[in-house]
Amino acid sequence: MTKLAARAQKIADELFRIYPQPECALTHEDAFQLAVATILSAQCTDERVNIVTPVLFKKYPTPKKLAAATQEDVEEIIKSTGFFRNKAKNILGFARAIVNDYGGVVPNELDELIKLPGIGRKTANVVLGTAFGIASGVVVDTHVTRLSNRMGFVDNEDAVKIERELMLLIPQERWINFSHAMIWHGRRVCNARKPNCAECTLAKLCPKVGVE
DNA sequence: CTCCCGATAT
DNA sequence: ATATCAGGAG
Repeated sequence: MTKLAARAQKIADELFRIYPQPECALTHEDAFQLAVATILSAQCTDERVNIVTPVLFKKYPTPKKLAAATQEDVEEIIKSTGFFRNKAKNILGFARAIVNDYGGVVPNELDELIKLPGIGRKTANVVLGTAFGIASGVVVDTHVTRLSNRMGFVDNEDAVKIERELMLLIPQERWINFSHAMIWHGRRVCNARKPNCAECTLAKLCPKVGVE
């Protein structure tokens, strides 16, 4: 095992000690709702998403009903999450594709998910990991990107490269929980503006303690 | 690569 | 005022 892999394992161990059951912060009842919530989460706090989705799913409880909604109405409901025109278009495109091409059921394969409107690799990995328990890859979002660079796992900002390197560094059985734990830590401690290194139990394993 | 975009913390 | 927030499409 390389020195980096050994340190990564220690960091993962500590992450799992701090976050024993790292769960998805986006409230949802099924794979469809999780996919929609994750589309909404782009450049937006999950807190904000969790305010909007209950309203959206109360009015449109099923993929079929959401597929029949108007662009304007969806825009109005989700407006506060930002990028609301693109997100409304993607959500409607996603809902309609699920109804028309997949019999109303969200597929559980990466290749199929990525074809769907608004679903990229990050969202697909979230849905597969959280809704289906399938470790198709490592979720690389803004938090995982930032923490992976700070912790010295990688030295670049490319999500695809980062995912590939993390998949080699972390055992597959830990991929799903590792992603969630990194995201929780990124939200609560190692945030972008003012990382709280003083209260971070990973500090002794982190090469960037106290650096900006 | 650029564009999409409102809410919030600093 | 500005950076940042569970990204994806063109």
